[in-house]
Amino acid sequence: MDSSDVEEGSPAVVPGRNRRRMQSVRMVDVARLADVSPSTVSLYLRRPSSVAPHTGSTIERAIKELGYVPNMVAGGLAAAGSRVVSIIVPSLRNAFFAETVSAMEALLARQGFHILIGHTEYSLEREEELVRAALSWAPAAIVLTGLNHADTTRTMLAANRTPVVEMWETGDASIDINVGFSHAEVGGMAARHLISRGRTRLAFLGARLEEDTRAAQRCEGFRSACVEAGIEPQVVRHSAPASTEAGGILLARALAQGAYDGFACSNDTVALGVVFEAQRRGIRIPRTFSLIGFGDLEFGSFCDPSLTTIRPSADLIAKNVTELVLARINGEPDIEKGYRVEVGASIIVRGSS
Amino acid sequence: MDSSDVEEGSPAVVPGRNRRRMQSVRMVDVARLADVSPSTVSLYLRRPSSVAPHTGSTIERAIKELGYVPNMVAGGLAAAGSRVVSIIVPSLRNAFFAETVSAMEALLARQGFHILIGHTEYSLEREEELVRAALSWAPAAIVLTGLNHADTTRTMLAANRTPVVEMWETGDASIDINVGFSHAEVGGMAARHLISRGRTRLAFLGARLEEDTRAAQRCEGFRSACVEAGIEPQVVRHSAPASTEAGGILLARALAQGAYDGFACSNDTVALGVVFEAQRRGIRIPRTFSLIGFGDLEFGSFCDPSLTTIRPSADLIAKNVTELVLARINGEPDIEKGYRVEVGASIIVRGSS
DNA sequence: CGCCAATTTCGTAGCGCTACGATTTTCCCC
DNA sequence: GGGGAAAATCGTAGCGCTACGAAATTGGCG
Repeated sequence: MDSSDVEEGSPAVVPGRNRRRMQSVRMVDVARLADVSPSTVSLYLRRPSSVAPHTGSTIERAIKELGYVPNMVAGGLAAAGSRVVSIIVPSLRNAFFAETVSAMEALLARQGFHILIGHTEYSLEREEELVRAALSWAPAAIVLTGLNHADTTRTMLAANRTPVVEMWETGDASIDINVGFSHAEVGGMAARHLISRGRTRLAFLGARLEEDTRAAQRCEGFRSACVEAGIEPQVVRHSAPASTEAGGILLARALAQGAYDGFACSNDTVALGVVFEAQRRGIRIPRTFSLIGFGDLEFGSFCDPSLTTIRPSADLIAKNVTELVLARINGEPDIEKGYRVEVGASIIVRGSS
Repeated sequence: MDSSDVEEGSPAVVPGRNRRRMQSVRMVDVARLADVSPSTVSLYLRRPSSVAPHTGSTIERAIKELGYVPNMVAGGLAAAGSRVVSIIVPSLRNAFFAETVSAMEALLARQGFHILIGHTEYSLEREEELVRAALSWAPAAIVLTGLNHADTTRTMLAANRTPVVEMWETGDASIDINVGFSHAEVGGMAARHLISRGRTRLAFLGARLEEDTRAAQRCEGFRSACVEAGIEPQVVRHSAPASTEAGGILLARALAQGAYDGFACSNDTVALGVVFEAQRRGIRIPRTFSLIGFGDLEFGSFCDPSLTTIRPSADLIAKNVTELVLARINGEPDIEKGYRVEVGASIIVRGSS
């Protein structure tokens, strides 16, 4: 009954005969043309210095002639790891993150890495999905924003030896590598600055504080620094994302509540909205109140009044994250789990305070 | 759960072979636990409806229990095509493109696609590299910005059957699919609007026109519409990227050149810079001059005066690009090479004119 | 000119998954 | 309950490349 005695002379029709090819020109074609083995071509592509110069140039010529483009998918599979870095941010519409991603893309592209991107819209569930998706590409590293993640996300990442960098926020509960600064400290700086200007009736104008946990931390830092100075600040909230519109709404709401003489904002975009609304109402800044933003966005130097703000060195974050990712990938030994870089933040005093 | 090194009993006693595993849990493990063949697991993952409900739920349970994450790299290789869409934009710092990428990412993620991103900084050589890199991932589609590409880029893409969408600009020389609008027409609209306001001494304030070919087209459209109306406009240039700072510089430069009464700007950010500079100089807008921007960025409604602008329906671009990409991937027959969607642009008249 | 080490090149066996066709099971109706 | 169609499941052969170890070649020097 077994099929063990198949004695038919004709070779059984083999299944899976005509599969679709992904590429027309493969490494083997280059090898053939350059009259070397595929191994040598592969080696040349990965470590040109290990191939004799003459052989190298022959291969180079063959690649050009055939227009060969290496297949990263196959390469990634064979090498058990792809040259992809997955970056997950809350939102690209937010200038900070757009900037960071942009800077990292430029730096990593130079090292032959590609960027897979995802945005969470501040949802931990969405982040979890994105991390799962990212992992399925066997990335060289995963870069997350902030330290606040779903438990499942942490578990998934822990079960994996992919380097993980959490950026834009520092703290103790980091998964692996951590680059950023303390948002509570930034909030504190804002409060102390306003107080140093003699302001005492203070409020924090916050957009989307429930979701944007980093803004919430700045708010909390602001609060405690005020309390420390014997001042009880107000927090005015708006549930929409930070925008100039939100800034206008928040100022209106604050003015309806009381006579404040100092405002710290979620970020510079909100602060700009405050400036606009004040202009419309004929309120003079900083005569009537002092205003401080966060982020040092470009327009802050040029609006009228120019914005006092706190600059979070986004470029330093991008630079450090990139360097650490590369160091980790190259197996540098001193970049251990728990490695942390504080990039700090500096206050930039301008016209609005 | 998973130990870091894999030494599951495998009969690999063959001449010292030990490669590194990419994953600890593979599809075969899920199959084993669910007591089905790997094929069935694969089928379930790709077309759940083709698997008996009971089998499906058994597999589902096994996946959960093992924490299995499919390997897209292996899947992509086997299926001759990955679920990646590569998007190449000039810059993520530019709000338009950040917005578009963001919208597309959200829409495509819903369909199980991932976004590989690159930015060219307006360099055609860089774009070429990025396209080459993109192709090496065998993406489901490639999305480019604009119609202006290096010859080699065109050749590479032509040698490939990957769907290509060029967005944000329409014209005749498109590679494959084209979604956008005519920038010359936008420039014309701006000119005609200023003229309709009785303005006759007109100038275009342009940032980075040498590189940003779309801004250059708006400028050219502006010019010809002016000429058509018997007006000879001036073009004031600044070689730095569009920013509020550039707006200030351009206004200063224009005022030093002559007495203009109408300005069209590269985009809203530049226009905002003009507003700021005018404020500092005590110039009243629109009493002294009318101002029109481009892009309908968020702050435009809220600054003082609010900005008259031209809105390019970025969301429509993102929506159309995404839909066309999906249609093409699903082999819809009527989306042929040369398919074009004009999303148009509409003028939004506000306080600055 | 022979010997050994260093340099360069090569052959082979997968990486984990999916397409394809074949095989088995289920279902329906006479 | 038997026959045939439909549904469900399976077995196999790669997809294109790289890691690995081994083989071939070169070079230096006694």
